[in-house]
Amino acid sequence: MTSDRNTLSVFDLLRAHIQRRITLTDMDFAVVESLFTVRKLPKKQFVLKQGEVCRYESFVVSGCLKSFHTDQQGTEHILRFSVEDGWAGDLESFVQETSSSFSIQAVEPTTLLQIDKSGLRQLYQRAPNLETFFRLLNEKALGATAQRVIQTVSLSAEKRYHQFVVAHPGLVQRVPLKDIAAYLGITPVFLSRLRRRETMKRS
Amino acid sequence: MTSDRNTLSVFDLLRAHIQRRITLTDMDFAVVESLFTVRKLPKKQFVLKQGEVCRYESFVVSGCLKSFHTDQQGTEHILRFSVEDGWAGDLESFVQETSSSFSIQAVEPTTLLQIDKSGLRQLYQRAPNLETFFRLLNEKALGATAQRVIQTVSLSAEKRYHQFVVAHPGLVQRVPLKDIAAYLGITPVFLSRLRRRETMKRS
DNA sequence: CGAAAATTTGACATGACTCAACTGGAGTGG
DNA sequence: CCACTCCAGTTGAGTCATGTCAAATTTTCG
Repeated sequence: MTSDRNTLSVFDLLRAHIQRRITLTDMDFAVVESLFTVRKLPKKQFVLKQGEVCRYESFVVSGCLKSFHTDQQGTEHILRFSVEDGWAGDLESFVQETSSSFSIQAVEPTTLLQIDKSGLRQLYQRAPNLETFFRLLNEKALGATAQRVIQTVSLSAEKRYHQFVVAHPGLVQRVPLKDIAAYLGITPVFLSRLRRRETMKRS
Repeated sequence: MTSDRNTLSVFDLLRAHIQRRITLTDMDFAVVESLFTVRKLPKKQFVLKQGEVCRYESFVVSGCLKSFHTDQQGTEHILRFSVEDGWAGDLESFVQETSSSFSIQAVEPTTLLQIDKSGLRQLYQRAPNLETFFRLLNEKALGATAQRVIQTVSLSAEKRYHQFVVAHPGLVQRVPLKDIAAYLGITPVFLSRLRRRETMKRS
């Protein structure tokens, strides 16, 4: 039906991803396959716009998304990047159907697997394992965000940048400097200087 | 058995707190009462020490706790304050029984209602409603922490302080200046100056 | 190729930290 | 109750981190 067992499918990554946390029968996974939808986005396309209700939780198969808030002065502040094998979505908005204070946008051409609220409800009924999976996911997200708060208040911009580089291998080459600055909470101008000092030191 | 219907109990606040989010039968609540334990702490006592496993989720009936991380230089960084009608605990450590990177300590004499892991398991079995309640709680916490990240990277120390004052009514009078500084990510010296400028302006 | 955006660089301004000295409670032991 | 100590908080002077503005340069993309 879905994909014969020798075909590489866009779902393979998701399956491996879930199985890293819980055990999954073929039946469970058949349910997953039936409820997630593939979506391809060109660079710069929005998955969610600030002020809208978040309708999907999105698993990133390839590419990169940024989740960010735009303040009154029009400045972007990036909460996180989601790359292959990661997730994006505003859980609070998704669950409570309230308007989101974040936008989500493709930084690169990106392939997603998306599930909506009714899909998720069905998933929990037909494959209760998955509820545990998502609980674990949210707990991990909460822990990661807490760490982020601590690092943000405790480290200098330079150290935050180093942390970012090691915590997100390869991402520095993929996303523009201004986006990394928007993640770190510094100006692009200043990040440019930090990088220069860096390369100066190395010689 | 537990408390006759005219007696004010330490559990009343918890009941009201839960019922603000889900509906609760008397039976459900009897289960809650049987699984939470009252604990009273003097000022400065620890509920959790960094490096230990978090054994309890704690509901604050009265008083105030701080959850903080101490870095290599010995500096405290406060993730959050938990006052009456709030929660404290390191969920990730609690669930996965890993060592916590946070300490939790009483800022004032404090009364807590605590539940441990096996208590929580029983709670979910005997009153499945409560699983929904805790899910909502975690989702809210995730949302709040995300907002905190954005504010921390986007606002100046002065604006963060103002935000703090309005977001935590009355707390400024209850917790020492140095703790508020540790929350905001600035030095106590600098916060003292911010306050002075503030009161100067008002005259 | 040409326009627009991203990045770099310089000069200067401001925010926030450090260090050190001083002040004023809050506890503690006599 | 006093004297003492010990923190927390305040204040001043100097320094370092980071921001702002503007111009020059490079990259991206139609």
